[in-house]
Amino acid sequence: MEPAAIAAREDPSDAEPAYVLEDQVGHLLRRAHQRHAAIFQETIGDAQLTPLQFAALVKLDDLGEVSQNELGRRTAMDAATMQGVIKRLLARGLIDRKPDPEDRRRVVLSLTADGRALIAAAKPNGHAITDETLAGLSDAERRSFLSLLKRLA
Amino acid sequence: MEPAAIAAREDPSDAEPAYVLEDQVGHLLRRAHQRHAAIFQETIGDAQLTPLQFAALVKLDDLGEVSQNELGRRTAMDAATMQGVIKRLLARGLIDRKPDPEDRRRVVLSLTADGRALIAAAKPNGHAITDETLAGLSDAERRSFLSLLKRLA
DNA sequence: CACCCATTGTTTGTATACGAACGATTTTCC
DNA sequence: GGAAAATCGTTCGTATACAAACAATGGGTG
Repeated sequence: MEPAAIAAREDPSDAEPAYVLEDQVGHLLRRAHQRHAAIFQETIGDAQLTPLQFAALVKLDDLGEVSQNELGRRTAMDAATMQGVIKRLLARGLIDRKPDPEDRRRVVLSLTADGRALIAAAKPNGHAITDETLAGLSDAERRSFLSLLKRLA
Repeated sequence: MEPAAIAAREDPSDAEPAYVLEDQVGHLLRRAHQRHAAIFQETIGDAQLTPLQFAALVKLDDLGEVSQNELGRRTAMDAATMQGVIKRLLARGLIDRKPDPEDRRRVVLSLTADGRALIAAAKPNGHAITDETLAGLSDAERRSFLSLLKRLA
């Protein structure tokens, strides 16, 4: 079965293990994230709404009023990224912005009526996106995958 | 155990299920990808080298000579993104570019000696990055996670 | 041969992503 | 109470990401 003299030259166990791009977590995470973004875009129901904008609105709906940096922490965006997201949500009239009377460095963010309406309409689509992203997996596999993924994140 | 009359008002099974951002695949994929990018940056050993640039170099090393679009397909980058990656690798002298004599639309890409040297030095770090990204998981969990992730990507 | 269609690479515009530096403010510590 | 440190929001620069439109070339069919 093993022609050792021949196999030796090709045997990867001799040298450093092969670096196969397609097997690396980083590459797979990136591709899975790409696929999710595509599913999001065609399922969320609002062509302008991006994953980060949706996340910001959802968190704002949960929290009521928060400062910009605090919202960034809750949604895993840094301050510079949050800046752009907030600017676009403001431009669409989905959120409000007012100075914090107790801390003049801060601004307080909250949803407008339009923002609340949009988020209420979009949440079911959010569930559908998660479902479609996990479509290839059984229920047990989904639980297992999400549990492991959570430990990596 | 179950005060049904009280629990009913709060029971999520009555209404639409709650949308908890932290439990959504998309959010978790994004955060895991963020964490991986941070590990990549501090481990790859070349402050200028990004994950996509590394992926392009690795694939170019595997394939020898390829066209730009073909390399994009193999690394899951679209043509516009590949454009920028190639431009920066060219500027650093890590790859070469020449017209394809058989198809005048194409350009043929290949590694320079510098590119080959860098990729050889960086590959061990690539393994370390994958390892560190999966650090929280046992061997069995890693295999299980990668297998499931591959099916999502 | 001529027409249609696909492919290749480029450019533009928008949206993340983050490091770094900045001024303004608040907190902390001595 | 005052200097030092931390926090808040902003801006700049670089690097993905992708849709969309484009010119140039290639392959195919009638």
